[in-house]
Amino acid sequence: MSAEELPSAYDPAAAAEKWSVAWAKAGVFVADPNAEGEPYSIVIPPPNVTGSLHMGHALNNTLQDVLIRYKRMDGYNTLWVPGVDHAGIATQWVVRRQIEAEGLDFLENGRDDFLERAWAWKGQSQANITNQLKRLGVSCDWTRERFTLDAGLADAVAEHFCKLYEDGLIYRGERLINWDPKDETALSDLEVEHEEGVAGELWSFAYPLADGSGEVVVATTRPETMLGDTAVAVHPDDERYKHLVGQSVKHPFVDRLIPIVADSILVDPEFGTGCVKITPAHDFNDFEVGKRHNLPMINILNRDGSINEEGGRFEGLDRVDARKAVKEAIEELGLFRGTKEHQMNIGRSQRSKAIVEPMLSTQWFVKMNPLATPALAAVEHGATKFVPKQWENTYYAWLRDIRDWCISRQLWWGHRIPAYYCDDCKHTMVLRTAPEACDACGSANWHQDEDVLDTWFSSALWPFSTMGWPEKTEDLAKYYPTSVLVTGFDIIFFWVARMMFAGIHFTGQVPFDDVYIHALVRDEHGKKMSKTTGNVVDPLVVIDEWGADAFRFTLIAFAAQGRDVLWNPKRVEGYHRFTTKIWQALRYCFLDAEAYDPTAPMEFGPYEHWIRARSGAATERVRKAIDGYKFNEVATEIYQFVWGEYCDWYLELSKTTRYSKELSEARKNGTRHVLFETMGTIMRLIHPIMPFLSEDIWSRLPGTEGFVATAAYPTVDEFPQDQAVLDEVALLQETITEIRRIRGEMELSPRVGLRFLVADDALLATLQAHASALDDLAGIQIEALTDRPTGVATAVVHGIECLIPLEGVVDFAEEVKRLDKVLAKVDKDVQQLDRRLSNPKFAERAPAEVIAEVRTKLEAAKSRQATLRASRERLAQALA
RNA sequence: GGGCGGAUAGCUCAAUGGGAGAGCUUCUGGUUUACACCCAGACGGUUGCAGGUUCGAAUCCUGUUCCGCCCA
Repeated sequence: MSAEELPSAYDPAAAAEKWSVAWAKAGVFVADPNAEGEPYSIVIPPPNVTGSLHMGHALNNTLQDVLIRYKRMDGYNTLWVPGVDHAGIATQWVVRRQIEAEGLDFLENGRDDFLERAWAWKGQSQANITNQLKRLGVSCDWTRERFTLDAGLADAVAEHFCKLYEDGLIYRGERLINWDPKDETALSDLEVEHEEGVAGELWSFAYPLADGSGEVVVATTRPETMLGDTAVAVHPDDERYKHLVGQSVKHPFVDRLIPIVADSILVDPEFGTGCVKITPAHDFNDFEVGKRHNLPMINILNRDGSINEEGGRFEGLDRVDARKAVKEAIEELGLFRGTKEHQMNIGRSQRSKAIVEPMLSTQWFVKMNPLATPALAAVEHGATKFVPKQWENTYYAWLRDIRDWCISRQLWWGHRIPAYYCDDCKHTMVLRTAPEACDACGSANWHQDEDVLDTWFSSALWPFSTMGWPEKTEDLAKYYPTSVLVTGFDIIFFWVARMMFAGIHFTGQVPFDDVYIHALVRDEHGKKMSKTTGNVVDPLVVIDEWGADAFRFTLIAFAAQGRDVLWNPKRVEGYHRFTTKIWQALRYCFLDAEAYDPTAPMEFGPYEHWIRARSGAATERVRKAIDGYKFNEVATEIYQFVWGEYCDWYLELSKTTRYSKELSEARKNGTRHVLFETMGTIMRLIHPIMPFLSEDIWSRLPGTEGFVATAAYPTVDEFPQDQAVLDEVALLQETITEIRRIRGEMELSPRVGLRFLVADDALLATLQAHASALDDLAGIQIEALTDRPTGVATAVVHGIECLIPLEGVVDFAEEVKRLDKVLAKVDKDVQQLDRRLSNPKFAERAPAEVIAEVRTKLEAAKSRQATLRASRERLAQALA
């Protein structure tokens, strides 16, 4: 191909389209458990099927893709399992709204129609999410795509439930749970968000003593709960009330005598009146009191949060109306005893945002302690490592103080609980498949539990259920445990911890070696992106504008460990320019591509040896960074190598060879070769981050075969190291930079040619070897210093004085000013270094190599200082 | 109430206890063909504050202020 055939700019959309199809067609990402290579596997954190891809997903999946593409290129047998989660409550709510929008009653419309609609909607939504992931360029094995409600995964869930039940780790019982009256379901503790400092009131009223001898005054933030009160508690040592313990008060609305009990655990005599109303069925603390004192537990709420028949005349009122009505009724009875402002905490459903009601209810629970213990030990012993390590504390904190997990949900969308109840003898059966008859009484009349399981109950199995468990599959044998889990810190409890204990319990192995925890993507002001704030950035919009390659590079460059990602549109634009830069470099490589002959004689000059050595150094740094999950360093290292070394230096230096009239055709051919070769190295290095650009360029480079996606990731030993040439080019760079600085500061146009007089023979010889580069890049002619001219600018290269005659070019006075500025800096350097070195304790206690380094630096600085001072004095005298 | 994280150049962010860097912005100079989405150069810092450890602290320790998050 020649330069003419190469488009003048990179077209990210066309490349994405072309290479996605080509990869899929070739099956590049399809895993083969029988193929060679050490396994490296990842399961995707399945996005909720309700949602669409947001920035957090984009970051999460780009990180995984970088890892899996790197390992695939590096010869591992890789598998990345994609899929989506059924997201019980969220999805049910979306579909419910659709049904209600048609004017239908959700419950009357029925379970079957709901499920039909939900599945249809799921199909559409999953296709949307999959498409979004593909636009991002991820290399999942789509042939293994899973959904948490798939048949195979349903088997896994049934096995999970039944086995835990058989192991005595699942039980059904009446407990206080968090009830969401809007979604009408139980929630686990984790699904409740606590809101602090909500303005409320502490409202007091009196319970008359049953014997008419007086009253006790109690205070509450939820007056309506008094309908379920079954005791009043006081502190046993409280002199004010001691004599009342054992007596009763009379409930004003329902025909009930309420005992006064003594409880030293709950009651703080200093708080309020020292009397506490006890509602065991609607308060977690009161529930404990109820158990301690064997109190009746009266549930006063219906599923929708309205008052039930236990509320007497208040029956049917919504909880908000009931509160008002109860207050009014108490006031009418003259029992109101005042109110005051009170800051309180309220719990809301994470999903529906409705205020959650603690409620007594019969639900299924997982006994957590026996499962948490080995899950804790696995991380403590390093079987699974968190990166960054500090997140292990979060994991520990939750598992060490864990309560039983309420797993039943009063929903239709989810895995239905595999429990069956005999209608005749009330026997409960927990079975992997539906029973023929009751195994206690033989009756054929039974019904399955109506409820479904918490979504996370199935998500907990994801690392192995996706691979076919409970069957013994080849995938499980090869790819389980997985290599790494990449996820956000917000689901360490919800998901990571649960996968850990499920994995350990069922497979005897931890589900992943590493857990890489990444940050949240926030907007540029550090605010969480949310639809209500209106600061959401749609990944697809960014991809449309700048391309997936630039987008991904931006995410990776921002992904520093332990830090939030603050989205900044300017950075994407910057990395878009980086893709343009690479493309322009490619065009330069192709300028005389027709003259390039890989079979013709080929010789390498110093710049070829140099860029190859630098490629090796870059490779080493990039590999180290990926291996350590230092994603931002991966991006920085590649960027710096490509732009700062390949483009800024090697391409420029290559021109002196390319356009040389003296150098041989073999040298020129060698230069053309290394230009392409290094471009190929860069494509291999950058492929995990910029898959489309790299594949597109790789396909155009002479001598490449197959996909860069399956090419070998660069290794350090590919690149010959040559310290002598590295030192020599470093010297050349130092010289050029010094001259450019002098030109810049003295405002000398690059067009004005200058002489460069070198006193030192060795330095002269070295620089003369690079005479054409120095001419092209710095506009100077190297000469030996014989007679010292009076009007000169002074450059110090490697401690050696070099002179630039200024006669007729610029006013000497300018050079005096410049030297004063430089000297000020050098003087400061000398001072600082001298101070360190002259401290006797430094010489005594610092490591030898540090002392040697400082000494070397001081000597260099002193010599530079002396040279510059002498020059300045000579120049000043000439002027005087 | 308990715990975690952050505070570094105007902005966004880096920096195994060994002279604080990058990108963007700003300023100066530059277009004979890879690239003005560019090139060359410059300016810019009491590393939130106060102590301490150390020959040496952005980095370790203590306290403190502000911001964010998690748990109860």
